[in-house]
Amino acid sequence: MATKSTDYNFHEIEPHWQSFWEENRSFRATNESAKPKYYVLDMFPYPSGAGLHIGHPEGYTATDIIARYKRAKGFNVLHPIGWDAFGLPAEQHAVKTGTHPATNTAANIVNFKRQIKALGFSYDWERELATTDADYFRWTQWIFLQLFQRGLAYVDERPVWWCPELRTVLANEEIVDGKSEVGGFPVERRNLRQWVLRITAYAERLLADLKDVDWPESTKRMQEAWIGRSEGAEILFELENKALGPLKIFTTRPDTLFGCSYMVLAPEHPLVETLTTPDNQSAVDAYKKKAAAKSDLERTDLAKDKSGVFSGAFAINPANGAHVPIWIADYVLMGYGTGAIMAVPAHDERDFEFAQRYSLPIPQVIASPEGETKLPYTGDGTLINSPGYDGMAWPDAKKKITADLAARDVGKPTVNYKLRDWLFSRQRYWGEPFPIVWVSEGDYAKVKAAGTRALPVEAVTFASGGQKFFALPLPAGALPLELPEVQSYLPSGNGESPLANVTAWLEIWFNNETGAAVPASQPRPAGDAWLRARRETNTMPQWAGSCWYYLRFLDPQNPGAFASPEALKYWGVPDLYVGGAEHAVLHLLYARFWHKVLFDLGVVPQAEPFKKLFHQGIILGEDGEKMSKSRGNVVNPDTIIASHGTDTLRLYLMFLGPLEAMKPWSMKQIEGVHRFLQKVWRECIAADGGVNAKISATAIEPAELTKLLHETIKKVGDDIEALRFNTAISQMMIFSNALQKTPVVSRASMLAFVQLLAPFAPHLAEDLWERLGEKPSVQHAPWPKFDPARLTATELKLVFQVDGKHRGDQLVRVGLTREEALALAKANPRVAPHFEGKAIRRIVFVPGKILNIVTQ
RNA sequence: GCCCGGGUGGCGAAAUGGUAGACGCUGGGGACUUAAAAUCCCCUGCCUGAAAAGGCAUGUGGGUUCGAGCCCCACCCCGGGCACCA
Repeated sequence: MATKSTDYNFHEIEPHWQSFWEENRSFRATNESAKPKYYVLDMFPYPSGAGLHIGHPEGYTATDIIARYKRAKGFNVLHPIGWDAFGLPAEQHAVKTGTHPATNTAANIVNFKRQIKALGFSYDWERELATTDADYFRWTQWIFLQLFQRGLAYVDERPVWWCPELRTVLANEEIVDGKSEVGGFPVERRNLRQWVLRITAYAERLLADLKDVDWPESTKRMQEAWIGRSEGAEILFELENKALGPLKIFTTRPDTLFGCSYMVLAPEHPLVETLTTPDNQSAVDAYKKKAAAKSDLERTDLAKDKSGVFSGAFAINPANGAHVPIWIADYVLMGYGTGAIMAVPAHDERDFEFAQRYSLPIPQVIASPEGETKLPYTGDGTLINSPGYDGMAWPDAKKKITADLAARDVGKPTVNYKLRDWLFSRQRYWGEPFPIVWVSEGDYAKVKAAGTRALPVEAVTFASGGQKFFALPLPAGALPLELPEVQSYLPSGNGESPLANVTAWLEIWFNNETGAAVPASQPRPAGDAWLRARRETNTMPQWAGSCWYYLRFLDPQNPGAFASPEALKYWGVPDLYVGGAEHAVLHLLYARFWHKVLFDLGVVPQAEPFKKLFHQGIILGEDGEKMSKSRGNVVNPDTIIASHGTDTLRLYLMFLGPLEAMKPWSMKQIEGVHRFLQKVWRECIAADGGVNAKISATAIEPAELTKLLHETIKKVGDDIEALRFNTAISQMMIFSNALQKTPVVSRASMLAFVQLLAPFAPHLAEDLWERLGEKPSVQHAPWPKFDPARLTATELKLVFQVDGKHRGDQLVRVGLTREEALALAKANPRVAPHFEGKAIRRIVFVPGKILNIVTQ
């Protein structure tokens, strides 16, 4: 039943239809359907305490329009939503208040859900999930175990960013300008035991497969740059002290080998200690100490001011036997390549700067084609001063020299990536626990010998207190491994998570066959399967849950698998994925990595998770600045829904400008959009609440109106497909303006128009649809078709130009010839004077468009 | 420094190489009304002009073309990303 109001009462209409959809389960997607499928996905939100931001409904409205449009086009549409619910804010709140983060998270979800429901999105709520649900994260843990068993997860003691204020470790990407991204607190280096995922093993494929996805170019470029592939060679330099073994360096320019005048080791390079001569020991030690104390910010800031220290040692250039000094400098990073370089100051800006500062020789080995060369020279050229290679173009020399070194066994072609392995653990409470226990070498050997467990080829171990521990996975049947209750959510402060304080959970007798556990304080249960074990205390980062949620939506209640093979086959991956550009690298790269691992396991049928990706733009405050509490320019969706209704909000968000553009909010403009909806209401509904008298089933409406309707059907459909919602709305406004001027309109035309509006303003459309005499719901009606024959006009406007300038125009019949057009131009009093008496040099005639008379 | 976007009226913006400014907002004038709101109609890039009309206009300067907001070159400004990765 439609509402009874006589005017456009969105306060009544919107909740009414929202309940209707809920009661009728209108947007449920079934996994059994003969229809073609369409999967449209939003980046699921983190349910923060602050509630929905206006940026959420922007992207969500866009996907909702697509979802509703595709349903009308006959697709079985999957449009789900869930909650990326693990996260630092809930944990910090727990630390402050002592309440369990789950309590706070649940309350935030309730609020988010209320807000999202008020927006009228056509989500299939029966597929709702949260990454914090045990039924969900058991599969996050399961996927982790697959990575573990394939040797893609390992443990490493490594320097990580520790934030004393947050009492936690942060990933590189969580640090901005040397401070924590959350809160802006200072960070420092600490060595801690970490889980690391071997994403670098997939670097090549993550790079290569970018060509197969329909993503914004800028995002692809960002991922390319992040992966940072470069081709070069590893070259071995003999040291003067041959006992120390060769020094291995990486270079992308082996062709400049003859220009090497010194070597540089990163301060953390293992050879620094052994090759430094006694005379230089104290200077080197001092330098190492200074470099270690520098934060990333300082290292970057000091980039223009290179520093280093001479080690006293010399290396021998394998090309010409030259003895070159070895320096220690922090402009060389231990984390990339081999942590050592050959310096070629004549052809590398950084080496040049360093050589100048320390008065090192700068021999030139590449000549520019112009002859005269200003150093450093990094452009194209040919080799000089390189006996045996002089005159060769540098790319050829690069290949030749690399091959020659390889033949002598002192070098080989190598590819390096900037991409580092993914630091995957956090010393926090509120995250997925690792399904791993640590056991002794002896127990591990027994388990391995039994051959009943899937273990990595190379055992994952770590050493502590003179003892070596071995990582043993929980059996899949023991998942999920849930978080224990804790006394305090405060991190232990020594770098371990609060879980380290829960002794009964931590120190256990572990049943290797079932995964069962008994506190170690109790007697060891009977049976060979019971081992003494200590649980892993790290938890997973927030990225883990968002790496694969798009797959769980396919089959969210499945108790036996993360999704059934049938569901994976039917739904596949999202056809469209919409979310913010801030996830261009991390989330989207991590998810691609996991997906490829699942693909290699044979459990998902395609190599890429997100075929088509789109980023919605940021909405600025009315003052044109970024929305923020401190500026007081934040727009709350609840407020707008109360004052104008969600149909107006949705329409306005889409009318603002191109979806991908950054654009300012405007309260004035929203009035215009609201007026449009009121106008549509008035064109359908009379003042008494009945159907507008100008609408009738038998009405013969003006032909231009019918033509405009067909144009509108075409444009709105095309624009929705291309995510150009702003111009689709413009076109509907043009049609409504025409409606208002027409004395009569056929019921069929009005219904078609209501259908076009339905994806944008679904509540209003449902009400009008029923009031016009149709059965709900409008979404079940097939999308209107346009008749191409109706689009062709009999008359067109022909523009006359003289020398490219617009001088007049005239309605002409279709199919006018060049001669007829010229005759019209000559007869046109506005046009003719501009070329009369001049020699016509050329006539350009584009039928139906333009006649250009060129006289010069 | 490098890599991406983007610069169009008073404002948000439209424009397969073919009438620049659709649509919306704002502003002005008018109709309806006792009045107001709402609604409807007309005007609204800049300059000259009473008007008709003409000239100038898409960040700047060049170029290609019968014709450029759109293509090419150089530069300026704004936004985003990366930043000693050898």
